[in-house]
Amino acid sequence: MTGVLEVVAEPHRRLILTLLLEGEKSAGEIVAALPLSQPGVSKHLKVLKDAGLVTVRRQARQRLYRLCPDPLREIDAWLTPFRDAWNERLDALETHLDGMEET
Amino acid sequence: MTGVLEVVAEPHRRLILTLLLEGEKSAGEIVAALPLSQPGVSKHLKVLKDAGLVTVRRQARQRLYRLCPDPLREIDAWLTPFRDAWNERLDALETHLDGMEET
DNA sequence: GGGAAATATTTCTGTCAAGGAATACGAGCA
DNA sequence: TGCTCGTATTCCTTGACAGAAATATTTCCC
Repeated sequence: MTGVLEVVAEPHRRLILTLLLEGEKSAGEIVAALPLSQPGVSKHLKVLKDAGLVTVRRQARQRLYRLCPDPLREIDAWLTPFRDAWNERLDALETHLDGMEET
Repeated sequence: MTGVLEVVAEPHRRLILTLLLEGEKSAGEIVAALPLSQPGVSKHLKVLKDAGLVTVRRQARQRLYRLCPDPLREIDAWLTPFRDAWNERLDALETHLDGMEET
C-alpha cells in the first residue's frame, strides 16, 4: 500500500475520489453514496488521506473530505513514456496511410 | 484482476512494462532482468497478456513479448477529470498571485 | 526418436488486504 | 454531567494474490 497506484487500484476508493470531484463531502455523505458499511468507508478514507489524496477538515461533529489530486501526478508521470509509445504507433499508422495514399 | 489499473498496480509488472519500452524482449531476458523466479515472471506475463498490455510472438523456442500500451489509455482517461481539478488549483493560485501583484 | 533448452502450468503456502460487527472516541446538546 | 450523533478504531474472518518448487509442454538439435 505504498504507492498511489496501489491506493487507486481499489474500485471503492476510485468511487470516493470521483465523488469528491463534485466538491467537499462529509464522511456521512460518502457512506450514503457507497455500497459499503460505515467502518469500511472510514477505512478507505484513511488510506486516501495517508496517500495525500484527500484532506480532512473538522466542522462540528462532521469530518469534511476534500479532494487533493496532486499525488495523481505521479501516475501521470509514470504514464508519460507509454504515451510516447502509443503516439509512435499512431505516427507509424499515419505514415503507412500516407504511403498508401501515394499509390 | 479485471481492470488495467489493478494489473499495473503490481510493481513487478510495471517493471516488465518499463523494460519493454526498450523494445521486444524474450521471456528469458525478462526473467534475467527481474528479481523473480522464472515461473513467477511467466505468470505476470500471462496477466499482462490477458490485459492486452503485451503481445506475444513465437520465434524458435523463444516467446518474444512486445509492449502494447493502448489499454493504458483507460488510465489516462480516468485521470482526465482529476487533471482538470489540479489545473483549477493552479489557476486559483495564479489568480491569487495576480491579485497580490496588484497591491 | 532422444535429449536439452525455453517457457508455461500446476500445486502449495504464506501474506495481506477488504469487509462486517462490535466498540471506542469526541463534540455538541439537554 | 449524561446522552446522542457522527466518525474512527479494533478484532476477526475470508478470499485473493504473489511467490517458490516441481512438473508439463513445446521446439530444436543430434
